[in-house]
Amino acid sequence: MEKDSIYFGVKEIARRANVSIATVDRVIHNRTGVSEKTKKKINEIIKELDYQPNILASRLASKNIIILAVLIPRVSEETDFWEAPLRGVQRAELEIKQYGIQTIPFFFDLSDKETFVQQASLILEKGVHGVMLSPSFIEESRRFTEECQKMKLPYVFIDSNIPEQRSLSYIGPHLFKSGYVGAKLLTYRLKSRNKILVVNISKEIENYNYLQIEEGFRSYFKDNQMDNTIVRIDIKETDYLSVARHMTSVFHDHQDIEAIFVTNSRVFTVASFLQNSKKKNISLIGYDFIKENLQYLNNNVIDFLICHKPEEQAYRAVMALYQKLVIGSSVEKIQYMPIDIITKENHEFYQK
Amino acid sequence: MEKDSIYFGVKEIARRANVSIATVDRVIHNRTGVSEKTKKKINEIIKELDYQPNILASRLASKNIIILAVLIPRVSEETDFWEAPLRGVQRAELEIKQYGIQTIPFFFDLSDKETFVQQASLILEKGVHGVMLSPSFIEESRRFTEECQKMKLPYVFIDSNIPEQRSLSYIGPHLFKSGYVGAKLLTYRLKSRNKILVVNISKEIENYNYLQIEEGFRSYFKDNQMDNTIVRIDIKETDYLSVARHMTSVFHDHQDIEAIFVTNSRVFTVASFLQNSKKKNISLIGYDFIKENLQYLNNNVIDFLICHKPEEQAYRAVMALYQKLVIGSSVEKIQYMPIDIITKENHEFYQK
DNA sequence: CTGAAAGCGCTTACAG
DNA sequence: CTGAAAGCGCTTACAG
Repeated sequence: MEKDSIYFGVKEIARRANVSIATVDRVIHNRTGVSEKTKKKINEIIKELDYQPNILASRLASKNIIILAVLIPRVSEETDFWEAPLRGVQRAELEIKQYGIQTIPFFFDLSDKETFVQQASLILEKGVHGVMLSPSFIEESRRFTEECQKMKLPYVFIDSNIPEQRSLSYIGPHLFKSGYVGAKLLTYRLKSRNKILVVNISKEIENYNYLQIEEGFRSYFKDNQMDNTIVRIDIKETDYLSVARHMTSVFHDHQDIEAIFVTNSRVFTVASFLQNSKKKNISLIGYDFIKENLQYLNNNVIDFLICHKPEEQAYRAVMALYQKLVIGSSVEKIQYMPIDIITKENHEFYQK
Repeated sequence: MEKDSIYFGVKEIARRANVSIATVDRVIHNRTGVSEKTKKKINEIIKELDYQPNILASRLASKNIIILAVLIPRVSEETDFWEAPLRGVQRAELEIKQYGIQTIPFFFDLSDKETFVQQASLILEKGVHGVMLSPSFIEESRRFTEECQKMKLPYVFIDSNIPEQRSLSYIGPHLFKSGYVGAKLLTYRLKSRNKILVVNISKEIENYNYLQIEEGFRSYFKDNQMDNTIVRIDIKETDYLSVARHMTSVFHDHQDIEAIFVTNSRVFTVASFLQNSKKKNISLIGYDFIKENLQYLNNNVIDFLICHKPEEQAYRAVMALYQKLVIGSSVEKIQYMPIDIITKENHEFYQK
């Protein structure tokens, strides 16, 4: 710590450069109104002393409040998945609000693109300093982040990525590898060469996240020279009855399905179907630590859940924006989350 | 944030109490030299205003440096496990050194109790403000923490616990449940009712951590009505040759061992034995994300590693002491770490 | 037992 | 383009 030890602050820099500390401050923050000559001199001294600004003092003195927008899906009756990121945001805010950071949540409806567009434009009107978003709707997200770029707003993606965009960071899973892990777990105790079913339950047909997961899943079989037949269905209604109808039909066509992989958190509907139709000895793996899934994990219908720490994703996203906006330090462009394996036996200790 | 908004600080409290801010400060920090009457009055106003001290300002103004001692095993040639906690300490220190926190590491030798005792008394001489330790030697740790109590030093255990002590917190695994998870993974694809081997490799005979793990391991079999014979060996030399000798003898006595569970990070020596002796189709599970284990995970000799985020444990331990000493807030007495499951497929994303 | 004043390292108007 | 001064919310000697 500075304190007693020899610490060089703005005062010392000012003394050595023969200027006032106000001028030093201007240079440190790249403000206008300093001659090239003194600017150069000061920067040299800063480098020489390896000056580290005292963030405490900086934030204490500054009146400047930084506002971060958070654009995520509203928690629906269908799933409480998005509760976790919201908690992550709140945890981050609690930690850094002393530094003058505030967050404002904006919620959209996952079954209505228009709400995403509306909330996004609200954010732009509001005049925030940074944005964290889940790019659930690809085209709409692309358009929104283009606006952010024009306004020089840094933005961070969580949960899924749009790689071609100039985001400050992506914080979320490596979907391909996540599917790969799913395949490992599913096949780990496979006894036969029977069929395997991949189930995709989503209203968003074009959502390519699930495709990446599936690609990873299939790659595992290829890499390990396993030639199981992989059956695949898309279910575009997310309610139980639709899922049950599709599942019944699949089981009718394919008697010898031994294992099922569901590419998202809706695995509980498939679990429910298996339980209701008294199908036993079918391995089932899916995604996300949500309470709907937990009961089926506990009664052994779901074997494993894969999870990517949604709360932590949001926490880190807020911290990344804080790093960038307050500290001015650089941020890792891609932060892959761990691919966590949750079972009946370890879930009580899981930290989302 | 305070800033523009209506924020009540020491100044406002002082104004309302008709005293100076110095007196308010004395009350806030429970310093002596304030009459009961004014003390009471000030405390009432503090409560009424729900006063939250500004930590930034507090630490900036204070000259008081807080020193935390870290007592952990030295990294040996045998295992780099303790590198991770050290990194966790450094990460925490980097984050809070602006607040005037410093850490000092003290290393002991896992194969020499005396070094633990020496380092522990060095800490007491040094006059630190808090201690984080791995209580690797139970009796010695007990004696040391009793001294800490006398000196009113808060201390936090990581990695393993001594439950009867008055620690500020324990941050580490639930060992029983961890063994339970190990059994789940080991039996998940068990084909037969063949024998299962539990291997204990440690110089510390009386270390009861391994006993807790083993107890959890065995409970899984009981809870699931599995009657596999569980063979158990203790190996008290940790070098490869000793392990190989014991393993050879066990395999001689028990031909039909199908799966092996090693209760700590030395699973790599067993893996090495299996590989060298060309034994295939034996499931192997052990502990900890260390580089010695990683190669055997990658070439499929080790099926799963269980891990408890050693870096995070240390990070949190330092933060817990910081919370207690600087913020004055309370700390959770037991913080169980997640029981992470590491495979060949997900280890690249693991965050220790 | 209590208060006035200086200071922590920085930022922010304001004046020139 | 530059500087003197006030101030952020708290702590710390020092004086009484």
